[in-house]
Amino acid sequence: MEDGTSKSPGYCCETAPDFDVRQWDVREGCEVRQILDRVADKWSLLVIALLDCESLRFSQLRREIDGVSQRMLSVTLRQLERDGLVSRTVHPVVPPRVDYALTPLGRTLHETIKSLVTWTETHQREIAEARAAYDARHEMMDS
Amino acid sequence: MEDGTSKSPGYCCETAPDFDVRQWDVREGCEVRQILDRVADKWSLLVIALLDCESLRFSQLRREIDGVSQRMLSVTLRQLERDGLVSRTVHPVVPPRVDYALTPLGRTLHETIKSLVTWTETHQREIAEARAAYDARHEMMDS
DNA sequence: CAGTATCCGCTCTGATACTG
DNA sequence: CAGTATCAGAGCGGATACTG
Repeated sequence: MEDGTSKSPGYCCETAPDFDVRQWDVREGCEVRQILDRVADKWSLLVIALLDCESLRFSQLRREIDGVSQRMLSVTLRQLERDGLVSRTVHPVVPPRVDYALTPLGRTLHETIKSLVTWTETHQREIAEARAAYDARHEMMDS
Repeated sequence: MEDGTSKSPGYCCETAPDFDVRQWDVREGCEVRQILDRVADKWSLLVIALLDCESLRFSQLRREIDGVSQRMLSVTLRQLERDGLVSRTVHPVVPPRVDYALTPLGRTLHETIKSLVTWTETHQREIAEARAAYDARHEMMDS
C-alpha cells in the first residue's frame, strides 16, 4: 500500500496530518462517501475478501458466502466490476463458465479489507464481552 | 472456525497465511459476520473515523456527518457503545452535555477504518474512471 | 442540548420463475 | 451454469413531535 500513512498511529490532533478526517465531512453523495458505501457494503466486503489471489466462479462464490442470494451476488459483482475492482471473464463453453477475480486496483483494496476482517476476528471476544456487560448493565436499569 | 484441516490444494496464495479467508465462510449471523456488518456500517464508519483522538458532542457529530438524521446517529452511537468501541460521558450540567470518544478498543479499529478511508481518497479517481469506462462500454451495447 | 417515540415511505432483499 | 425479470415483504431510515 503506497499511501503515505506508513508512519504509525501518529496522525492525531497535533501531528500535521497528510489527511484530515474533518475534511471529508463532505456532502452526502460525494465521491468518497459513495465509494465508502460501496466498499463497506456487506456483500462487497465478503466478495473482495474471498477473491484473494485466485479467481472464483459465480457458483463458487455463492457457496462460499453463506446467506447471499443469487440476485444480491449478481448485483454486487456487477457493481464491483463497474468500479474496476473485480474483473469478469466469460469462457465460451457449455455450460457457461464465468470467472471473477480482483483487478490490480481491487488487490490494493483487498489488503485493507483483509485487515478489517482480521481485526474483527481478533477482537470478537472483546466485543462479545462488551455487549454482555452493556446488556447486563441495562437490564439492571430496567428493573 | 478452528478447523485445521487443509482443504482443496493450491487454493490460495503460497505464503502460509496467518489467516485464511476460507475459514470464515461461516454461518450467517455468526459472530464475525455480525461484527463485520456493524463495523462496515455506513454511519459507524464515519463516526469512528471522526472520533480520532478527541471526543465530540452529539451535536458536533451530527454537524460533521452530513446527511445523518438525529435518529440514526443516536442508534449508531448506542450500538457502538454497546460494542465497547465508543464511550459515552454525560456531564451533569444544564444544558446537558454528552461527550463521545473512542475506547482503547475503538482506537485499534480506528487505524483500520482510517486506512479504508485513505484508500478511498487515494483511488477515487481510478474508480470514477472505471465507472465511466464501464458505462460507456455498456451504453454502446444498449444501442 | 440530547435525546426518545411514533409513524410511515421507500429501498433493499429474498423467493420464484424464466432465459441463453 | 450463470444469470435476468418480476413481485412481495421486512426493515432501514427519515420526518416529526415530544421529554428530561
